[in-house]
Amino acid sequence: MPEGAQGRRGKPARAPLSRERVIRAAVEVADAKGSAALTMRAVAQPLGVEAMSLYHHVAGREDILDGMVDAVFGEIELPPHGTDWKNAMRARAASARAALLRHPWAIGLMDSRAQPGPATLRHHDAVIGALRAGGFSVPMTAHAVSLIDSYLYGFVLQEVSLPFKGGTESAGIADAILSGMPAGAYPHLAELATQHVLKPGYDYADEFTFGLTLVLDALHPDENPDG
Amino acid sequence: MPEGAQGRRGKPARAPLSRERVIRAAVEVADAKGSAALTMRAVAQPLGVEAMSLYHHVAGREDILDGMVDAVFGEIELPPHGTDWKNAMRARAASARAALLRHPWAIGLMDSRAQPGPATLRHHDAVIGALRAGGFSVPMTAHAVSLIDSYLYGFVLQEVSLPFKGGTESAGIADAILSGMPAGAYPHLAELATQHVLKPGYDYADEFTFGLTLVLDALHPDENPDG
DNA sequence: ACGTTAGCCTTACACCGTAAGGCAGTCAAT
DNA sequence: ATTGACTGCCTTACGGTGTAAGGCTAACGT
Repeated sequence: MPEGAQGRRGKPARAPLSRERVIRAAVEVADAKGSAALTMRAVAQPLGVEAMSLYHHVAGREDILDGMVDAVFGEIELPPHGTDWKNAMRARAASARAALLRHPWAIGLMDSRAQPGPATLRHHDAVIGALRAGGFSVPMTAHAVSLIDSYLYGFVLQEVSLPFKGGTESAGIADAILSGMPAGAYPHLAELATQHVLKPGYDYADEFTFGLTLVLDALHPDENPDG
Repeated sequence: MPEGAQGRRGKPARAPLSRERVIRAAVEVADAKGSAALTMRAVAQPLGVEAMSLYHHVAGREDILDGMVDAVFGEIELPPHGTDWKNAMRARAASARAALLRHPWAIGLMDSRAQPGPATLRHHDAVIGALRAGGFSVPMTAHAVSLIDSYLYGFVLQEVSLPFKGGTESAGIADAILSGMPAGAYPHLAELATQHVLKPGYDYADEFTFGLTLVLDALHPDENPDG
């Protein structure tokens, strides 16, 4: 019996493919081996299938990438009801950042992918709804969404492209970069690095809360709840 | 005489290649045909050269991409001296955004490119220096740089991935997206779109100034200039 | 005159996305 | 029971990719 027998008469008979299964496999491949390794053949292999079989369930590689981005958005928890808009935004931002760090290839895929999927639309709708419920006017909601999302995506974009993950390893790597420079070429950068960033206890991830708090405290609803 | 004669005896003799010329050609190809079309052969062709010749001046494709990102940073004007830090940050952000929109592939290349080039380092050093000169302490400078850059990159990331460029064309496209949805599936999104974003006169680019002003006004130097 | 070197080219290879078509099992209607 | 369409996967093939290996020519130092 070759594998996972289920067929009536000695046939291999694996579980049938589907768009969802293809995309889930693609996400796993990208998580494990990086987005550069995401080839049709690499997606097909763990499914026990040849590359061309994928085309019966997805339109092509680009379609898989679209689906992957939407799958990541689907992992983000919607802003919770039952708290004020600020706490809802904070929870949403934390969940979004966690999802984007779980799948570091996602942020790089977000540009070049113009057509949002259903999970993405659902997500945006919920965020907008939370702000509207918090008393933001329609124009102010547009401002707030743009600002919060810009900060969120931009922070993660920088975070995933850091050569280190924070903690001890950062010292060695950043040290190597700094020491490879002409001495005194970048004095302010060197000051910031040696006197602050490379000190034990500094973790770039902590900057996220600072910036988010500052952004959220600067925003204010502009509609009277009784209006 | 085949082309650009300069050689002593009827030889083609084009101008010799260099890392800089290769990277400049790559930037032009990416600007003209998109980053997906950026192949070694496509870079070589306008230089009148075969693909393998590029390897005498760059380490490979990844090296070209590194160089391209650094070239874009080189186009960003450093924060000017002679004004307060806030105006300096505003000018820098505007110049950075302009450069990133001039080369829309750049923002997508920024992740996955861990090693910063000299122009990038120079740029960051100048930004840090402007904030320090404005009275920011070292830790507060780290906060400010993280916040401002996150907003800047995140905003441009969203801006370049918009399916439209703003203005009239946005209406048609976003309209098509909205009408393709199950009716009432995304009520808040629909409200925001129809009542605000799709109205004539709305331009997403205007959101940039709003968010940047809000961010900059929320930041404050925390060192006494006489300290 | 001669070896060295720089700069470009040719060839070749493994791998990529995907177009075209084949083939075995399943199911509906006859 | 036979047929025919359909589904789901596979095989083959094509043009394009990055790049390893090595060859050829012209200019230069001696």
